[in-house]
Amino acid sequence: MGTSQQHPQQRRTDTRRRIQQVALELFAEQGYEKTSLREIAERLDVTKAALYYHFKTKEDILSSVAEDLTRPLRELIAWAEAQPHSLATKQELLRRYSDILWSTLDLFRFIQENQATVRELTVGENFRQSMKALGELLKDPAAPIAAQVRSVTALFAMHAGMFVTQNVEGDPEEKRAAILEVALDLVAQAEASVLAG
Amino acid sequence: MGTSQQHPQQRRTDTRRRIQQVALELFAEQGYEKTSLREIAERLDVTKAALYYHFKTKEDILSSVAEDLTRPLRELIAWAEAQPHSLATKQELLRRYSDILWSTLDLFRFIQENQATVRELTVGENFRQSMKALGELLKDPAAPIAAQVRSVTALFAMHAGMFVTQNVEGDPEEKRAAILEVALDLVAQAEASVLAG
Amino acid sequence: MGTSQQHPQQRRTDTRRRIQQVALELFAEQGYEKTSLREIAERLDVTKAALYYHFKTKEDILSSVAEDLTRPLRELIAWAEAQPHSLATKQELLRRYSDILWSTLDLFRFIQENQATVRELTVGENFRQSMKALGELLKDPAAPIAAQVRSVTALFAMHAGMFVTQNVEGDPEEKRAAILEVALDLVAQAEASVLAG
Amino acid sequence: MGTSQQHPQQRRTDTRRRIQQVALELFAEQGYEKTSLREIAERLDVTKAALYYHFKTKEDILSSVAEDLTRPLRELIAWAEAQPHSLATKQELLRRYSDILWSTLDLFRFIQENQATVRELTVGENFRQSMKALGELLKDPAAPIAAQVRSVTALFAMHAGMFVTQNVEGDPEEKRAAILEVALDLVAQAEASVLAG
DNA sequence: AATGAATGAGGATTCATTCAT
DNA sequence: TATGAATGAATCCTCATTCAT
Repeated sequence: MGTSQQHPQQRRTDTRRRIQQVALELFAEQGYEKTSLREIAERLDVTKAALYYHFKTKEDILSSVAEDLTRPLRELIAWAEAQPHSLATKQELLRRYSDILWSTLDLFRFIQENQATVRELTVGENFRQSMKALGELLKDPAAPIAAQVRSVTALFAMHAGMFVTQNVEGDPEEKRAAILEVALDLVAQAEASVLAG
Repeated sequence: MGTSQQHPQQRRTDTRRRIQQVALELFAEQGYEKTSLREIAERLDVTKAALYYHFKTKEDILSSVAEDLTRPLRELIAWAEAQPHSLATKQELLRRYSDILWSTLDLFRFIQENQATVRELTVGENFRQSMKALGELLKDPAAPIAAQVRSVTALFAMHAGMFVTQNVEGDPEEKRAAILEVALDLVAQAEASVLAG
Repeated sequence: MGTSQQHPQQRRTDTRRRIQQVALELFAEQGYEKTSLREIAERLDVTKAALYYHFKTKEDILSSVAEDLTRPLRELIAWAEAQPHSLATKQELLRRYSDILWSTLDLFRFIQENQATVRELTVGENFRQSMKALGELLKDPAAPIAAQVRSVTALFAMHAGMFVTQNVEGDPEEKRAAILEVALDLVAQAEASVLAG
Repeated sequence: MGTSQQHPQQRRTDTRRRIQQVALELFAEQGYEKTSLREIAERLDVTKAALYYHFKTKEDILSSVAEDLTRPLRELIAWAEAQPHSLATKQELLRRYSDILWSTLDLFRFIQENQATVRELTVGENFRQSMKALGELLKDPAAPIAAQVRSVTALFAMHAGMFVTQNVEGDPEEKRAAILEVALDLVAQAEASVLAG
């Protein structure tokens, strides 16, 4: 909302879209600070000023990308908030989150690896809020701490999983399934410990 | 090797140490790129040139801090590599790692949040290698993928735990214990699934 | 001559006129250099390119405004040059100049406050020439220097008066009258000193 | 106060002073906005970065110059405020102000011709305050408006005089004396009208 | 053990202007 | 009568680094 300027019907060019694409690539590859607008412009064979025609600031480029790409995540959260807070919901939430994560890998990797930078950007604040919302949907505030940690860990297991399982051999899809399984297990265990406790 | 110049008799001033301290604080607070040498120097009430008397480059400041602070981690890895690869060892490894993590929080938080930046610095390479070594000590390459993921997740649960459980209410020590418990559980389950499989 | 392009039938839109108005407002408020074409365009809810349809350059916008608004001044000078160089003429000149000044305040304030900028623009050159002409109409080149200064001061007292009497309490019209009175007095004294000398 | 950084004893170079000099020259010649730091640096045969070693911002260069050069003016105001508000004081004030004006011509001309720019700079605010103070010292708030205008005009006659008498032939010193005479006369007349009224 | 002075490279951003449509 | 898209040149400013003293 209110981020990038609106160009209702983009006549003639798709430069705007291309900027977003290239920017995200470079941000993810090299980090936000180490990527200069000059670099983005050169890669697209336009001038720096052209970037400023389409976006107000460097941050605005990032914001617009993030806004577009996190729409599914925001929808997922909205959906989950409307469901009963059952184990089934939580597990479905994780399944869907897994899909989103793997289809928006670049952005999430970028945010993960640039936390210090992103922290005081709109993007960072939004991301933190999403994570908080997801956390709240997964855990039960009345549960014992170990159970809560287990729930939250389910979430971050998936993040860590994305990047770290590079060392683990095997077919990517299989790995993704394994990660999801571990996450599903963690929420199940959390729930069990609550019922038992 | 790879550290910074040696000052045979580093009696007299502790400026070197103070630089390291302040630098780490600022790096952790604001990120590596966003922290300028000017800022560090001002905070210490010395000139930038003084920093260059003690360290060859900005990166060298970071390297020296990391080298000093990761010694316990390197020792832990060396220790574990000399032990039998039993479940007991793995669990002891996690316990000790937990101690290290919590006593060197600033540095680890810094590395975590500045991955993109740190990636092509010595510090990053070293860190990646430590993580790889820890991963290898925890998992069994012959185990099913889900088991391997579980092991690696144990590791990253601890990292994530450090930062994320801020949303979870409760006494820090209790939370830390809970995180450790979840991690220990994960390796235990990994082992169990191998035996069962 | 030297203005901007002629639009034979300037019916239909008054965009041209609106541009001039808004431009003058902004130039007067913020200064010429600090007012960008983007700003003018935004204020009018048109694109920058639209400005270029109506005017050749930024300077041309200013020139056209000045040309239009200084017509009465040019006419005044022409009138005075055709009169006998009597004290009565001089005083009538000041009276009429006072009227012009107060009815074109924005433009004169703008020129006054942007002299450095305007100096090498057509506008500046024209203004300087008008002032010179007025000066010559008021003073007697054969008079003693103090008399000449007095005459010229009459002129600038009116300018200064416009802006500076803000600190002086009182009804604007009354102040304007007071300023004019001082100016009239100054030329009278100049004339007297010549006769006496 | 608090403007430019303090370099207690400038060892070795007088670059700082040279920057101030050249900057003022260029600002006065071309205007503040039209003078770029590149230009100043080139004129001094140093890099732009060198300017930033000595001054925090472009504005800071100007501020420091103004601060240094307006010291006599501030002292004059302080002096006058401690005197009885007699005609003699007012006239002495004008005499001394005349001296200051002519010995700091560049700065005052600069401020005069760059009012729009300078308005929202510290320099402008300070200048406006000085003028207000001088005005208050010269005029009597209880006097009729025409008298007050006369007093204030005395002040601005001197300013205008500086620049405008270029058209008037004659020896500069003689012109300056003439201007001062007119100004002194104006305050005398103001005083007289009060006594008479 | 440290400083004062300076540099070179590069950063993001803004501007007046152009032109095909 | 306008606009969308773009450019080239310039802006202020910051940074890590160097070096004579």
